Amino acid sequence: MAKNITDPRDDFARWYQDVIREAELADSAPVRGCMIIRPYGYAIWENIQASLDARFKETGHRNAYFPLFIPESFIRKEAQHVEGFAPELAIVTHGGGKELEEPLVVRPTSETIINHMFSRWINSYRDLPMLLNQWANVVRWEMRPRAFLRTTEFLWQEGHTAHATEEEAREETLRMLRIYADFAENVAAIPVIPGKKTEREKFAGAVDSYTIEAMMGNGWALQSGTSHYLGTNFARVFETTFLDSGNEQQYVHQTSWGVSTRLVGGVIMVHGDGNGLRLPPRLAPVQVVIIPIARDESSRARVLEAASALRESLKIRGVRTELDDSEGSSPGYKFNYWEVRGVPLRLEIGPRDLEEGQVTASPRNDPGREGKFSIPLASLPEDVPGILDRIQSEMLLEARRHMEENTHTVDTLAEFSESIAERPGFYSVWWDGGPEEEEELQRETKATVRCIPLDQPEGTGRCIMTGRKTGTRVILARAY
RNA sequence: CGGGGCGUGGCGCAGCCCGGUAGCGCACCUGCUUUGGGAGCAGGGGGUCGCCGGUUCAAAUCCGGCCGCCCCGACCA
Repeated sequence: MAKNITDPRDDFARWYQDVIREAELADSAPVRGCMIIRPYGYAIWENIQASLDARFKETGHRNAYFPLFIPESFIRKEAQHVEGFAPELAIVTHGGGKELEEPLVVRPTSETIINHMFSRWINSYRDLPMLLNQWANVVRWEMRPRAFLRTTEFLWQEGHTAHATEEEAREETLRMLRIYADFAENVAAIPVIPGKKTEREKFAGAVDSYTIEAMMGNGWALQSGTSHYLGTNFARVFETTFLDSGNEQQYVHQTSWGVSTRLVGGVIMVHGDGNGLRLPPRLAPVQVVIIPIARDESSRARVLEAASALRESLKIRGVRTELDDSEGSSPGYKFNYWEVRGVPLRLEIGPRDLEEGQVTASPRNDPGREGKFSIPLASLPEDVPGILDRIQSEMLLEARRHMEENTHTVDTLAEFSESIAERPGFYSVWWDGGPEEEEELQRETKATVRCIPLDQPEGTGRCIMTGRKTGTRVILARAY
């Protein structure tokens, strides 16, 4: 076990904080609930952004930016929306040394102000669909913050679209959910369960909310992305209408969807181990680190020369490579330093390797001496991308195995209650309950309905709460 | 907001019970020797002990109040 990092099996929450500190991902801020994202942590977020942004653009969305401040009256317009967000709003009452005539809400999300603008921009069916996204910060006052997972201010992207028909908007909602799922699995190497939220768990103001739920290392669930079909709820209160081809005024059908810096927390908790962070190559700010090892001055020069030549040949191939030629710390120290930071592949190059015409490779997902192997210098630049791909898919497989091994099927509340206490994980159960049953379930077991998976099995059974016959299965779990 | 814990160099802690003017490990700086899994030795810098008040010749230590942070619960991406 690495120095300064708690064994995750002993205390997962403490381990999580240790990793964030030791890998220099974030630091606490002077204001409670806020956090400083440090350069290394921010670089991970930038890779998430780049990858998602490309997917948004490919599907026809454009980026825009809407203001941080929203007139308080906007938030009040949609009844469910106010009710959902009222307790967590930050409100500005003074500006320029004077009390404001109307208080300004620091955006918790932007549906209202975006609808305000949509109603001006959308006139005809020819203006639709309107497909926008913004990368922004939002504020939701938090009772109990956790780094990355739940902070008062956080960074996210929020997509907002308007469509002529319900069918089109519903397609968009699911299209974006699939994009999130694809990103989670293929870039972040996090397997997810896409599904629909229950009435109790859905976004305030939405008709239907969808989610991708991921399982963390301790068996808890993390809502890792959401996509909402908003119907005409906001269009009605903001008069977002268009003239259809039959010259009739219609309300637009809308969607909104988002992922946040919470994903960084998910990456930590899905992949991290007792030695610190582990990053999937496609998200890693540094994919390969080269550690030169020199015994004396003469070998030092040769080793450094070979190491920097290696770095250049990898960089040319688009591999994000760092050469740690800092002096004053031993190779062993550097091994650990970069391991804690989760760099997927380390290449060690020393006099012995040079004589053999090779380097020693150590993949982060198979740490220690046992996982090391040699790569001939001659073929190394061509080999590395393949090795990174292999690490990427191994990490996804490992995470998927963890999720599957900790997903259980139970048929009764008693069985569930007993089982989740001992083995936290996902539990698939028959369900026909409403909000009251969900509350009761949470009171008794601390678990919540994470989602109604899109992928439903055949057959029917009896709801674990009501005993009624149903064809619907849901996933229950403890959640962050 | 309820329950529990903690505030002492940058980080982690000891000292507090039994008052006497602050110490350890890591990190940091300098020099030499080192370098294949967190190097060694020598020297060095850095803290008005969370804040305010009280008791006392004397407070990190005792007393009162306040503030903050962390963990566990209710709200949430």
